[in-house]
Amino acid sequence: MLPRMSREVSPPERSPEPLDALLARTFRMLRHTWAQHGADLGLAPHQGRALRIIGSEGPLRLSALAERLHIAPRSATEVADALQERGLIERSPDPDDRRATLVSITSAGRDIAEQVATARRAQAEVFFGRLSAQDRVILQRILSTLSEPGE
Amino acid sequence: MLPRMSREVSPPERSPEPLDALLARTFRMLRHTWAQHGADLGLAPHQGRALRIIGSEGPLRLSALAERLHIAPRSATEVADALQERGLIERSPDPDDRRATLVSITSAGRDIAEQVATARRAQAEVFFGRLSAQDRVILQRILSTLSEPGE
DNA sequence: GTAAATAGTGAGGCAACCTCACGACATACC
DNA sequence: GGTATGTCGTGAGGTTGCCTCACTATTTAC
Repeated sequence: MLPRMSREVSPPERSPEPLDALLARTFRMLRHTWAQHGADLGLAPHQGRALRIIGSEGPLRLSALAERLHIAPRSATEVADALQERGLIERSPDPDDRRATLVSITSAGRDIAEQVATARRAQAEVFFGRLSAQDRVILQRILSTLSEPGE
Repeated sequence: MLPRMSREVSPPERSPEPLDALLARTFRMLRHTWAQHGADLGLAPHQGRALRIIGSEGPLRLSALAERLHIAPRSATEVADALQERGLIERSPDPDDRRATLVSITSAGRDIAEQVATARRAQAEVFFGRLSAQDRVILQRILSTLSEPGE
């Protein structure tokens, strides 16, 4: 008997894909490569993000890190624990407030962060390289408009 | 050298945000509204996605659902459990293969899916409404190029 | 007719988040 | 001063969304 379930669901190519779905799909393709870069170096996505923040925004408090990562302070402790265990960041007491702890990047951490950033830039070059230079400028302008905090 | 000196006097030109970061930031803003729509109706993001797939791609096997969601078959069981418990989908035996189970959307499920879709369309209208009609066409073209599976 | 593959799921595990409670410290108020 | 109240990081323990492995029921291949 003929199985009536379709083997392959063909995407409806008649009507154009809505912009929001298209944006989502494009971003997922890009993010997939990011995860790959992180995984190559043994970093979970949020760890990579945390390392980047700590590296670029200097020593900062755990609470500040939590805020930048949009997670609860308690969860920032865990992210820092993982990074510290790998020797990528270090904790030090905040001289201005002895309750607080500052996290800062180590040289090993900066090295890893640099590798991730380099891989990412290279990948972005490939990814957006399919566009003409003019299209890249246009895309930059349009996305800037969209991501503005306007009402 | 120095072929043109037109733009020499400009405000401290901060380096423009890289395209990949900009794309990520834009998408996150959009996704945030999606999560809101889902949460308003008591749906986790992946539940909304599953419901949309089940609703649009007709009754399908759990294994097929897992494939569409990019999760393990075992995990699709859980997603289906949650949706079924809310009465949004239902399981039925596959007449062609008595090992298999088909999941299909209920009328309650379709109702919810419709609400989510409507809210999402409205939100997309607002979100992309800040662009001119021409820019929207251009964005559509550029994103289509980027998300093409081409190498 | 038996062997191997496949569909869904119970059992159990893991990772990344959460809330709540606590000790150490800072700040405000009298 | 002293005391009340707030804040910082974290231990304890829970939730969620995913995973692998093992198992039964069934289909498919030889």
